Amino acid sequence: MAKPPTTRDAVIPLLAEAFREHGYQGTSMAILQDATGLGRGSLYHFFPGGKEEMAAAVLADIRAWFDERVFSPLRSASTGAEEARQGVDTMFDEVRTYFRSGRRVCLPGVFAIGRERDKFDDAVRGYFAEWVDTLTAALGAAGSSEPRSRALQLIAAVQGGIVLARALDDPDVFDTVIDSARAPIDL
Amino acid sequence: MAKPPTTRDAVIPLLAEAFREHGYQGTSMAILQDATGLGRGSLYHFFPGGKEEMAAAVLADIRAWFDERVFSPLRSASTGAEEARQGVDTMFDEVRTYFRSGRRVCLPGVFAIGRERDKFDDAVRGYFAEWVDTLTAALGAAGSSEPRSRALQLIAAVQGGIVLARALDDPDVFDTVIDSARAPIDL
DNA sequence: GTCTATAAAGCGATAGAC
DNA sequence: GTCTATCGCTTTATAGAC
Repeated sequence: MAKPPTTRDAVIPLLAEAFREHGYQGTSMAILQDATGLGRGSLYHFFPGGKEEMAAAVLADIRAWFDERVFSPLRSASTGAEEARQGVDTMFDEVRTYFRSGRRVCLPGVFAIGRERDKFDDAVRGYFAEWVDTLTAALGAAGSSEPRSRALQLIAAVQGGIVLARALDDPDVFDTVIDSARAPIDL
Repeated sequence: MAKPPTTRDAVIPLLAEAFREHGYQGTSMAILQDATGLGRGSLYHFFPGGKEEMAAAVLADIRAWFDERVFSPLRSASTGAEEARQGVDTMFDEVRTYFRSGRRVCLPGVFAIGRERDKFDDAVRGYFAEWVDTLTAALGAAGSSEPRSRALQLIAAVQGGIVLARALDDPDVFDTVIDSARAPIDL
């Protein structure tokens, strides 16, 4: 919008926010220009594949962020019971901040329920598969009896919490959903 | 597609499936023609407001279905504890069948996380608000200590289960998520 | 690298014949 | 009531000047 960035990497977060706000189909090149402050020519210079390459780059960037801030900590937390519990705690802290209690959508989640799922199949599935796998491992290390079911339930609570908080236009709903899902055994 | 229907009411379910498969923005008039077997002229005859009126009619139809099959039973089940439990049971049966374990998306949910939320604000909010209210009442009657939090959690499990089942391309995930969410107290 | 101009296709919506 | 033809606009993508 304001200051035109000069590197491909600096552009990606701006593209990401545009895709999150308008969805894949709803995001036009004109919107992408406004969001980045760049002209058509510059965008196609950085992303010759156009809109599809931009969305793919955004998904890769999101994946990298979660790898570093969520998945990797969960993985390395799976050594002992106490570390595992703390790994899950920090996951929810990161996630709550990242999604801003549902004010910000999960782009892989949005793509999952739309036609974009086909086009970005690997990225969408990979994102959620790694989340499930790493959280399952952490929950198992923390002593959960059915770690995979519990991991699916908690991740679904995050995704459903986003949907519900936005539908009701009430961010508190997101926090309530997460807290309720965690409550029974605090794992 | 196959047989062109002749009444407005008969067209709506076909439109609904098209919107569910392609999203609001992704559903073009050409797709709507294919889905209904009707020409442009006929569609505009039934829905002078075009695409927006069609989507509004679909949302109203979905709302009516849930009113009859889910919300109304939940409301009338809120008289006694045992009826309330059974009302919640039938809700999950209806929902599991309706969403086909995540193979079918929830259109109000899809609209909630997209830009369509603004245009169909009342319909989206009304659908989820009534779901939350009626389920809260039933859970309260069934003896739940925090019925509203629990209602939000269970509805979020449905929405998140759809997202996750589609992302992982595994309908079993939907059922696992629902069962896990219900497990702790079976309410 | 960044821009504007423009091509080629698809969009929603309308008009008018039947 | 249903159709086809078409308008006017927006879309993605490309070309070429600077």
